[in-house]
Order: sequence, then structure tokens, then C-alpha cells
Amino acid sequence: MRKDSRLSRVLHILVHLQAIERPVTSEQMAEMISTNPVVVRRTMALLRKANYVTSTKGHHGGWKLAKPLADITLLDIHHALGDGSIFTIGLSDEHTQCVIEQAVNEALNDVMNEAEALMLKRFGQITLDKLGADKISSYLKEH
Amino acid sequence: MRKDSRLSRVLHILVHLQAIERPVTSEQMAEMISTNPVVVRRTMALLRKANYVTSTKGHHGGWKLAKPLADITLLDIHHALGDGSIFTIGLSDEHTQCVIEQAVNEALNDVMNEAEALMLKRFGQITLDKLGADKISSYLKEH
DNA sequence: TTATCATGAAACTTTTCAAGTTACATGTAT
DNA sequence: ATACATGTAACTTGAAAAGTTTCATGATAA
Repeated sequence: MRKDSRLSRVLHILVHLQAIERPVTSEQMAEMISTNPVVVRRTMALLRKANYVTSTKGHHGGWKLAKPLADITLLDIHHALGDGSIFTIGLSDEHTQCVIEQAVNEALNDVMNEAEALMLKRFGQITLDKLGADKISSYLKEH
Repeated sequence: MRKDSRLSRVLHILVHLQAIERPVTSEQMAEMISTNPVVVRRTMALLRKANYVTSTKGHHGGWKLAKPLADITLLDIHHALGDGSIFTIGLSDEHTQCVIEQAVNEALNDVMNEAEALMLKRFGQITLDKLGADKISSYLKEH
């Protein structure tokens, strides 16, 4: 099953964005995550729609943060990418009238909902400026 | 991304298995979950390997539980199906030497590990005989 | 022993969606 | 005008479960 690495990749980009401060092009971001500019624009467009970044065309154009990383949580970005299911586990739905299927799915659903709630809660507690702030600040001093 | 519905489907089958008590063929199980016998055998073979079911060939052959449902947890079955990742969220690994990527992935990994641990803990607390026992027992009385 | 039933398993095709790609239109600064 | 950068549509690719086809193997029944 193919993984959705958009969250990881776009967070990587956003932290770089703040470090650089100038507008960054899709081309440059594509290099950061080893892909091509169209893939970057597709994902960044979702963040723009949610007002976390802005984009400008033409010379010296590119992408900028619309607000400080301290004002954005992992949950915000997760939501901006669309609230797809986070689990690879799916429920069967061939016999929705079967009480056994209902019972099985209810049990699985309860557990998955609890795990997802915990995960989203943690995401909501982490602002992007906290992402390895220690490591990164010491790294940036050297460059 | 295609969901993995093997857990849901095989639990459905196991509860039916105990209710029926006689050996059940792959053909019959396939009808229970609206698929074909080969798909069933493929998944059931994993459970046999872990000694939760047995299979016999020939006339009156089929599949039987190797132990009571009360002795099997959701976690047992989850493990038997192979410990694949339960999350659709993947981590980028294009620049493992980049401190920003490291920091992002570490944060995501911490949260996912915590959520997975909770999920597996809950799975370990649920034995298969508890799957909707109330609903199912009242249903079986009527049939 | 022969026919039938059932599993075992190899070798495919299909499905799904993020990811990747190609191509071109639109807008902006020099 | 020209070069640069985004915007977007329309496609192809990749990976893993699911589905399918086919045949071998073993066990029961007649």
C-alpha cells in the first residue's frame, strides 16, 4: 500500500521556508524533497487555500509563509491536506445487515477512533516552530 | 490508497466459524465476505501458520478453530496477518542527513508510535468472544 | 481404484491513489 | 518583449491488497 508522505514532506519544506525568509520557488522546494515542481505546487496549493502560505508569480516570485510557524500546528497542516483516513486498516462492508460484521466493525472502529483522537490531539499540541528547534538552531549557526 | 480489510474480514469469518462448529470450506467463507475461495485461503493460511485454525482436505474438509475464541485477541490476529504499518502516513527519506527532515520525522514518528501503542494495547484487551457477544447471542437464538 | 471434494500454491490481472510527468496557459518583473 | 514563476489539466507509474485462473496434492466415499 502506497504511503502518503505529503505531511512529512510539506513540513520539511515549511521549516526550510522560515529559515530562508525569501520567496522560494517550487523548483527549489522540489530539490529539497527530491521530486519535481508540479508535485510541490499541488501540495502547497492546499496550504495556500488554508492561508498558511502565499505564492507570487514571475521574477522573484515563489512561496512565502503567511504566518509564523509558532502559529501553525501539525494538526492544522494535517487538516489542510484533507482529512483522509490515517489508517491502512479498512472495514468490510459487504454484508452490513450481518450482526457479526456489525459487531466486528464496531469494535475495530472504536479502537481506531480512540487512536486517531490521540494522534490528532498530539498533532494539535505541536507547533511547527517546535520541530527540532534545538537541533536546527545549532545547525543554522554553523551555516 | 487501497485499504487492507483482511483483519475485519477474517474476524468476521472466525466468529462465524465458532457459531457453525463444523468444518467450513473456503467456498462457504468466501460467500460470507463476498469474495472468492483463493482470497480466503490466502488469508486463512496466515492464521493456520500461527495455530489459530486448522484445515483438512477432501470430503467434509475445511477449516476449524484450533482454540476457543476466548483465547484469541484482536492483537493475535493482527500479528498473524503480518505486522504491516497501520498508518497511511509515511515519512520522507530523501535527505536523511538533513536535520530538518530528521526533526520532522522524529516528531511524526513519536506521535504515530504513541497512537499505535494505544491501538495495539486495546487490541490485546479484546478477545474474539467479546465481539458483540450481546447482539450475536440474541440473534442466534432467533435462527 | 476411481471419482469427487477440498486445500495449496503459483502466476497472473485489476484496483486505488499518491506520486510522477508532460504540456501549456496565465500572470509578473526586468 | 522576454524570461521567470505559478496554475492546472491530463496523463503515466508504482506498490500492495484484492481478485482470478489454473493445476497439483491429498483425503474421503463409492
